[in-house]
Amino acid sequence: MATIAEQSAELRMATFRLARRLRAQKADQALSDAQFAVLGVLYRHGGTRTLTELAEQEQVSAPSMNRTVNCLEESGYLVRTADEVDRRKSNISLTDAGRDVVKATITKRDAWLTTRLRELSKEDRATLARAAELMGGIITQ
Amino acid sequence: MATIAEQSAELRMATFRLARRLRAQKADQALSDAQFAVLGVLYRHGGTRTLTELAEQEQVSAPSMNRTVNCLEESGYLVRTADEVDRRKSNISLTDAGRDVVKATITKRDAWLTTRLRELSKEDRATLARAAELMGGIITQ
DNA sequence: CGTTTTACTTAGCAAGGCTAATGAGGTAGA
DNA sequence: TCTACCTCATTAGCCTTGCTAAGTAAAACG
Repeated sequence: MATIAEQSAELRMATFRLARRLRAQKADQALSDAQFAVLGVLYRHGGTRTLTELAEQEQVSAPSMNRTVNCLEESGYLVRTADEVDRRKSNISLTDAGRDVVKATITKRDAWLTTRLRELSKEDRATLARAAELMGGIITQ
Repeated sequence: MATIAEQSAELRMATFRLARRLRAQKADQALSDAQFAVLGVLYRHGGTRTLTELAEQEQVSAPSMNRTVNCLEESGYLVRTADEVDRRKSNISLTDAGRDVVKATITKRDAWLTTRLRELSKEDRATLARAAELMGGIITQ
């Protein structure tokens, strides 16, 4: 049984290597990482989000998120609608074009990783899914 | 139960986020990701590298790598020495200060992650350890 | 030799991170 | 009520770090 420090080193190296490998798989697409991440949040969790909520979710400053959202709005993938109750807020939601591009991009983008996961046993995939959750928990500490 | 494509997306995002978080734990706040990556290559593989080799290793253009190396040279973490045989090449190698900053950064990164792992249950740590193995397997495909 | 190739460098553009500052809308206390 | 403060979104402007195009120097080749 490895020590916790050894597990740390292993996990760190595996994370860096997989991240690099995934980055290298990045296909040619019009959407940048940051842009796709925003569309992904809106798509998966549905409904609308405010700018501040999106910025917090992606751990990015409000102005940075504003720029990304501007870009996506110009591309017609999302719309801002002023909040009826609190006029300071603008509710951001996907357009049909936004939903379409997310659907189209997900399969293409993760094609490589999906293929790798399909080659694993159901149990191993479950382990990786649980690990992804745990990694998410670690990050928020 | 999530689809394999959804698991893919989750794992990719978790990997990127954890990698980003780990990278944030660096010894010298003045050192950027790209810069530390170069020092890391020189440290792990020892000896010297040419600019082109570093650019290929980091999958970055030669001019980009040139700028990064310029910056590290100014900071005193590496030195260029003209190749005696082929005068076009400049051999890039770590200084003592460069080795020190890499050692300090590695320790700090693992310290942070080790603390996080210690807070988990034994089972969760085992899941992450197994996941690290699986990730290693995926990378070699 | 002269031409081509290779290695590095310089110049300039784009993307996307940040902070500071602004404006407009909401909230609360004297 | 009205003033002071807070919050949300945005604009302006800076920095880093990708990129390509183009330039220089050295090596290799025919």
